[in-house]
Amino acid sequence: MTKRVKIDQLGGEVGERVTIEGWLYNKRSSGKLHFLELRDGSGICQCVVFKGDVSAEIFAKADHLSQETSLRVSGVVREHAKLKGTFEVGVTELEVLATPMREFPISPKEHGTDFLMDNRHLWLRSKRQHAILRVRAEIIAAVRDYFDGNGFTLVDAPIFTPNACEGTSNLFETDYHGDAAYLTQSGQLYMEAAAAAVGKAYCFGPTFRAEKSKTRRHLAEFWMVEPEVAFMDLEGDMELAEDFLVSVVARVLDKRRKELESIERDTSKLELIKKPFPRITYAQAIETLQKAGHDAKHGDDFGGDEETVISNGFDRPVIVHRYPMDLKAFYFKKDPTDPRLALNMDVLAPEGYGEVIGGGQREDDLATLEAAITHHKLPMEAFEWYLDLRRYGSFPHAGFGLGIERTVAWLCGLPHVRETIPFPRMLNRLHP
RNA sequence: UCCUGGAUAGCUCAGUGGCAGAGCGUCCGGCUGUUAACCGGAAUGUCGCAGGUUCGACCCCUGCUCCAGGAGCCA
Repeated sequence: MTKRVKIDQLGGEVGERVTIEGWLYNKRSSGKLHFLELRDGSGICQCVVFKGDVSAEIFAKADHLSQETSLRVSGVVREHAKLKGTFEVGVTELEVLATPMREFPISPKEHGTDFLMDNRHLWLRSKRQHAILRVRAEIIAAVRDYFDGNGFTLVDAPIFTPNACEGTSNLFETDYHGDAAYLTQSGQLYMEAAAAAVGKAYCFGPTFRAEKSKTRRHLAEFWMVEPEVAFMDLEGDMELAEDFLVSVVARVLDKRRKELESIERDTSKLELIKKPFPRITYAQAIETLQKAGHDAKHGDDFGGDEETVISNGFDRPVIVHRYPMDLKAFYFKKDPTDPRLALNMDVLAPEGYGEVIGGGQREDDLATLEAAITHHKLPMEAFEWYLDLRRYGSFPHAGFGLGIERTVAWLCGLPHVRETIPFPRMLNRLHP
C-alpha cells in the first residue's frame, strides 16, 4: 500500500513511492513517453509514463486519456529534470476511475466570456479560476480573523427583512407566508442593535441588489462584511478601516503570493498598501476632478470614472470623507461644524478599482434621526425598533461595509467582478 | 430602460449577392524530456430565430431572442 499524498506535498516525498488521485489537466506525448498533467485541487504535477517502466497495457491506456479523466496513479517522486523545485511522478501504475462521457468543453485555449460563464461549474477547474477561488477564501479568512482577533463578536444579520428602507425597486421581493419580505441589502441597521449588546459587532454574509446595473462592478448577489462599534466616531472609523485593509492585504500577500503571481498580478502594487492612507474631503475630491478636466460640481456623486481619477493620484487606498448629506442615507450623523455634510467616508482602492468600503458615524440623536426619516419620506413605523436604539441609552457609534467581490477584484487585478465569486448572479444570469 | 457592437464547426474567429473557410480541440498515425509540445492525415455546419427582397441570401431589409461593453441606476 503506497502513501496517498496531495500534489502540493510532493516536495517532501522525493524518492518515495506515492499514490495521487486527480483529474487529467493536459497531456503531451512522444513515442515512448507520455506526460500527464494531473490536477488534484492542491496543485498540478506532471506524471511521466515511460514505456520501459510500465506494462504495454498501461502504456497504451495512458495514450488514450482525454482531458478531465479522473485517475489514480502511483510512482516514485523525483525532482523535475529541467525545473528546479518542481516535482514529478515516474508512473508505474495507472488506474482510470472515470472517463469523460463527452469532450470536456473547456480546453486550455482561449474562450469567450459567455461560453465560460455558461460553463462556470467546469470553468472553476482551470488554473486561473482555482487561484482566484483560493485568494477569495484567504481574503474571507483574513477578514474574519481580523475581527475575531480584535475584540469583535460575530452577530449574524437576517437575510429576510420586513420593510423596504427605501423604494422596493432595488430589492428582491419574496413571498413570506403571504407577506412581502425582501432580501437584505445590508445588515448595518441590525449591527447597530448588536453594537449596543456586544460593543464591537460584525456581520458577514450575502446581500442582494435588484437594480438593473450592468457594469464590471455590480452583482445581484454579493458578500459584505459590516463592522459596527459603540463609542467610535468618524475618526475611529477611518482608522479601523485603514488598519483592517492593511491587515487583509498583508495576509493575502503572505499566504497567497503564488496564486497572485500565477494570475500575473503585479504584487509590487500591493506591497505599497501601508498606513497611513491619504484622507481628503469630498470638497477636495471635487476640486481634483475639476483640475483633471471633469465638469464635476459640488453635489454630484461619483461614478466609476470619477473614482478612478480621484484614486489615480495615490498609490494606496484614499479615504474620501464628508459628502453632502443629500447624497447619503438618512442614518448618517451630520457634521456639527457644517450640517450640510455627513460624517461618512468611502475608501477608494487604487488602480481604478473604485469603492471597496463605505461607512461612517451614525446619527445618535432621536429627534434628528426622526427628522431625517421624515425628510427622506420613509415609513416611520418601520423604524421604531431602530429608533429604540436612540431611546434606550443612545451612544455615538460608527461602522462600515466592505464588499468582498470588489476587494477580490482589486487584489487579484481582475477587470470584472464576475470572476471573483464562484457562481455570479448578474442582471441576465442565474445559471448555472 | 437607453446607446453601441455582436451571434458562422465543440471553441476562437475570418468570409463573399453565386460550391461553407482557418486555427485550436476531437479521432487516426509518427517521435524518449514534453511545457497551450511538435509533425502528417481525417471527420465535423439549422451560418441565432421568423418573415421579406432576389433567378439565387450566411451576406441586403424588417421584427424578435440572446450576449458583450457602456450609460442610467447603485444606504
